[in-house]
Amino acid sequence: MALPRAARTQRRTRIQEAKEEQILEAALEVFSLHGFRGATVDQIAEVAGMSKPNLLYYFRTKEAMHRALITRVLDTWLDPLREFDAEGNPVSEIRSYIRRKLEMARDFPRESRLFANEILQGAPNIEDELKGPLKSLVDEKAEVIRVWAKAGKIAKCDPYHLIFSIWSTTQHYADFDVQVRAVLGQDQAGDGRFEDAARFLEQLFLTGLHVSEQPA
Amino acid sequence: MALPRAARTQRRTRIQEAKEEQILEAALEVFSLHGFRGATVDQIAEVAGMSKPNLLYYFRTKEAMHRALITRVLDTWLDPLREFDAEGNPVSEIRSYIRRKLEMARDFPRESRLFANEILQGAPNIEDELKGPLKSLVDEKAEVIRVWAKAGKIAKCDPYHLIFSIWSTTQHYADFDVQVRAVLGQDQAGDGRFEDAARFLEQLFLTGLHVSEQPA
DNA sequence: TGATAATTTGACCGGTTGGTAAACATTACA
DNA sequence: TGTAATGTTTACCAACCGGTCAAATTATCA
Repeated sequence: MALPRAARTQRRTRIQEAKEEQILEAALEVFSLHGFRGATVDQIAEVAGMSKPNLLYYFRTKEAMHRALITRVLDTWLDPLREFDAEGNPVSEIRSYIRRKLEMARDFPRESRLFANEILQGAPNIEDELKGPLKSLVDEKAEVIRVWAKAGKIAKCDPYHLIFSIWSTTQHYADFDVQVRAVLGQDQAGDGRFEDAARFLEQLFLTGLHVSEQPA
Repeated sequence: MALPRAARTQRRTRIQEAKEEQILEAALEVFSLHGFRGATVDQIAEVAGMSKPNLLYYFRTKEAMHRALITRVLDTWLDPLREFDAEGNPVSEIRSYIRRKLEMARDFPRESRLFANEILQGAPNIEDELKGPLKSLVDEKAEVIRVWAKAGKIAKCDPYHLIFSIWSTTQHYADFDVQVRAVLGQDQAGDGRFEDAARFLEQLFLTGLHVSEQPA
């Protein structure tokens, strides 16, 4: 009799580690494309290259898989905001935050879509994480921005909506990729649109906040 | 023997009109929340307050329902962009475009989520509409913006990414509503966040484009 | 009114879904 | 090496899915 995942008290086999990785990678692929309800366990098993019962040996339910995936991804997803430094120069902090978020949209579009799907469908499984850790982190960084504005280092503005607008504009290039490609046409083969977007967003936000040429 | 929807050559009964309306309203509710694959016909039937076979009498397949809904909504969804006037004053045109888009996010969040779901999942059913009518309209308006920039009426910028950024920032308040509420906290009962967002976005875009105080 | 067409329903169907049972295979380790 | 724990597979199930069918009900109108 096997007690797979729940009984993992301390030690994890090499096999466990490898297979769980393999499964979460496949789950990311499928969930990010079809959402929770639209994804099927068979599909994930096929992408992961294993049988369905074998997959369910490591994650006992589809929901457990989804939970594990979301919590892991959420953590790395917030890294760019964590790096936002109160001691830094507002210009370079905001600029590099935008750049990092845009790079994530380019390099990890599936992670972005996974969240988008979850939030879009009412975030039934991560409401607590949103109201807890996420809100705390945003509150902290919003305060930094507020102080910068108060000190005249950037224009007075609502820091929360500033953060929202950076999130939405950058993630747009991952979540709405199909639309972006359709509108721009497929002339440009590579990632040219990301460089154009970076230039545009930098101009928009830095000029929009009166911080284009402020010294450190 | 009845030939329901396909045979509607010219006349439509009052009943037909009412029931189809009732169904599309319910379909909007369900599709916008769960996406195409996640939605079930039974669910839509229940929300519409009728039996499943009765619903399928008016729309023969789930896909037909979805198609009808998407094409109808897409049309009204692009209205704000259509109103964008080449002859108008750039300041007021951009300002009122942002305001209209934000009002739609506030008043028709389900329509916004319907599209977001569709695009997010690769737009399998509306790729043609994106590459055709949508692209044409955007091309036309982008040209207007380009001319404005060339004439020095607004800052030089990539018009396509400008449009993308207006779309993403405004629709964010519909598509990611749960997240926005979670971060802001539920202190504010009403639509205060929309007014704050309007103020912020106006400042961001108009200042960011050097058009804050330009006369007509 | 009566007959014809339009609408609605309950019963049902084949395929897919998430998940299970138990036999079989492999690994870890004393 | 032996054996117990871990890992894998085949066969399967009940619930749910989109959709059909024929019978029953209701609206239309000569």
